Amino acid sequence: MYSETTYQVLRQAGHRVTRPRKAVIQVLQEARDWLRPETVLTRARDIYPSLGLVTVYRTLALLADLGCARRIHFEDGCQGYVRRELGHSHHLICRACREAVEFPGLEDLDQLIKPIETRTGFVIEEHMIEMLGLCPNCQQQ
Amino acid sequence: MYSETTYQVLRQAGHRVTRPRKAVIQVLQEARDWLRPETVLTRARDIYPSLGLVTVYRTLALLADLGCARRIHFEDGCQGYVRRELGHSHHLICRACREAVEFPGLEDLDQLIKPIETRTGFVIEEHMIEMLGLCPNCQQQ
DNA sequence: GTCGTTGCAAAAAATTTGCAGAAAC
DNA sequence: GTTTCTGCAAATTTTTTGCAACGAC
Repeated sequence: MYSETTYQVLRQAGHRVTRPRKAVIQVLQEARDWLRPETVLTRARDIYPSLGLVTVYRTLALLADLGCARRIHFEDGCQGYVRRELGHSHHLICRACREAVEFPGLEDLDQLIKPIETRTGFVIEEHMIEMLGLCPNCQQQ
Repeated sequence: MYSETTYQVLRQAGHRVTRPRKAVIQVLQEARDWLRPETVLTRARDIYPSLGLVTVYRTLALLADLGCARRIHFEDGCQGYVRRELGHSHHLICRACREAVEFPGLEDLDQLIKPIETRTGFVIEEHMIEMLGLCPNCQQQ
């Protein structure tokens, strides 16, 4: 389960599992959509009312650092966070309802990257892929 | 040449080719690295001193809209712009010197996307790929 | 001359920092 | 008990808006 795993990751990295952090983690776990810090705050205050926005920012950044959340980016902004459960993975986002689906990294991508390295002389250390589209639900409307 | 092409794109879309816009376009053309709006302003003021930051923001957004610039994104921010000359393309960024190299879209990627659509039921309309690494120059240091 | 565009100032939005008190462990 | 963490207020940074003057066509 996402929250339990996340608690362990926090502890193993020497961080404390506090009530504010638990509330943020629970919100990420229950969300099907991607979330902005402000939205996380609103939802998490149902669980832990005295939560502050600053703590949300700090917790999301920490979780992203530890690999338990991912910051997602769009052509015109990059304020979204989603839960992340897989190691090397990417996200697929519905542009209508914001649903975010995680899928494993594309192994075959390495074969596409090789020729780019050869041609450009770059060493590619990291890649970011995001896909935007419509989820099954929103296609029907 | 990038600037000439860009002027045409602007005109064809019913926009005017003004001195402030020319300055921004020239900066994009001459830059090897990705640029933040503030940086564009500094460099463009060498060409057109009375340029304002607001115009830089508006011009970069317009150029991105028209496909002549691309906003690039990183794990921790998305404030960068680069010149864009190819139709469907992606960018490869050097994490040390910020050099940005454009490369054509990966046709083979479609074959990777298909199975994801099948598995998730999503219709994928757009994808964003960015690669981070070290350019030949920075590898030597 | 017309109408899109500009730059300024100001506003709004987004994010970060300092710090004393609270609470995990 | 110690040390990390929290929330507030305030500061900073980033981006947007309103508007009169300007300038491309």
